[in-house]
Amino acid sequence: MYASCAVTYEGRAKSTLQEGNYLIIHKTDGTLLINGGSLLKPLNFQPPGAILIVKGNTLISQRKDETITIDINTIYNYYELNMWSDFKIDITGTEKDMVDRFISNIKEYNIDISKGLYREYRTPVGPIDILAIGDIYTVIEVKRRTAGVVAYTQLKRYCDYLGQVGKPVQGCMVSPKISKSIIAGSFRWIKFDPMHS
Amino acid sequence: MYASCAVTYEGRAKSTLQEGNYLIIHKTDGTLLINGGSLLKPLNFQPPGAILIVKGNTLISQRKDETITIDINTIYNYYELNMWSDFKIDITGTEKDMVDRFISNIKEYNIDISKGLYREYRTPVGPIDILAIGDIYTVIEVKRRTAGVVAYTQLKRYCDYLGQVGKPVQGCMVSPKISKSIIAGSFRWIKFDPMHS
DNA sequence: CCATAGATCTCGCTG
DNA sequence: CAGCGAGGTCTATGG
Repeated sequence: MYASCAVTYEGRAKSTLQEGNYLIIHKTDGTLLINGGSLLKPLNFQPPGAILIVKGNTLISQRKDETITIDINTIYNYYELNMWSDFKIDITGTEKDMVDRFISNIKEYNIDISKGLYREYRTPVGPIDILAIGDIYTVIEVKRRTAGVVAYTQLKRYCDYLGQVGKPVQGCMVSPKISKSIIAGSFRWIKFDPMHS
Repeated sequence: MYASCAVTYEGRAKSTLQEGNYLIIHKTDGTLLINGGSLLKPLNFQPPGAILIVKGNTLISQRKDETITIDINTIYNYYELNMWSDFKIDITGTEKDMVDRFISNIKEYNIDISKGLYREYRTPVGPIDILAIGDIYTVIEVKRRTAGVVAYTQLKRYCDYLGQVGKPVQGCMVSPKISKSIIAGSFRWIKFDPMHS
């Protein structure tokens, strides 16, 4: 539906949107989207599970303690979309794919895996992307984008945990780029692109 | 536009979407959205700045090294939306608002600010939400949601920096909740809700 | 349900 | 432009 309307939201936060022409989308799972004329993100939204109520010129979408109220002035276009598909998109080049490819090429990087190689190795402080065990433990954190301070602290946290448990440990960041601020960190960096090797 | 189509994407990653009925939105800033019948997020998208080209039954959206190709089979609905508004939404209850409110109530929490109170205090390891200086330095990190391990490492990073610079320092987390795993952390936690006090 | 982390994250801000 | 952090993040996954 394309309409001139004003929108208010109250729930986790509170928001108001002045009257204007917006595109309103309501999906069968309750999802509600209010799109403005620019930017990727909707101005306002309701995640799946919301229930839409029509009261005169007002639309109310409710979900748990969250409410969107749309006061409609003029409806320009209205459409019911039938048979709306719900297929899943198939994506390659994700971090998971990077991990796959890095593991299958791991021998190129002189990492000792003589005593084991684990994926998503669970620790109390989170899962390690790749854990290679040999004479020392190599903790490998894979990032599909520039590795910044958050990636570094994540890697460090895993290393610190293994260190506390008494293991000799080395950190290794695998990413296409690395931010300047963490170059001085005490870990090895392997440049690795998310798409073709 | 509502149409039966198949979509491929190649750029930062690569994806394919089988033919189905999807809602395609093109905004004036180049943004392209391909929405399926459920979930909030679009199946495929192109951020602002993309350029749309029509070639017969194919739509091509290009942006830097990223390309979306839409092969259209059947168009069910097509609309040009005129005068699409681009107002900004006004939100309250953000982290920034929490910081405002916490500072104006800070005397309730027995924090020593006798030698200064700073907001967004810049350090080489990132900006500190609130830095209170008295006999000791109190680093305050505000989160509008449950504070988890990432929030904790963020707070710890700021504290460690000030410690390295030789300051006596104490960490303080301000959030509505805190995850069990970090309760044992060496910081003070103040329960504080994002909306009303 | 909680907790963690990825995302083609997006978006805004600061240097 | 890089880098960092918020987001009503959403979404998937594992315990």
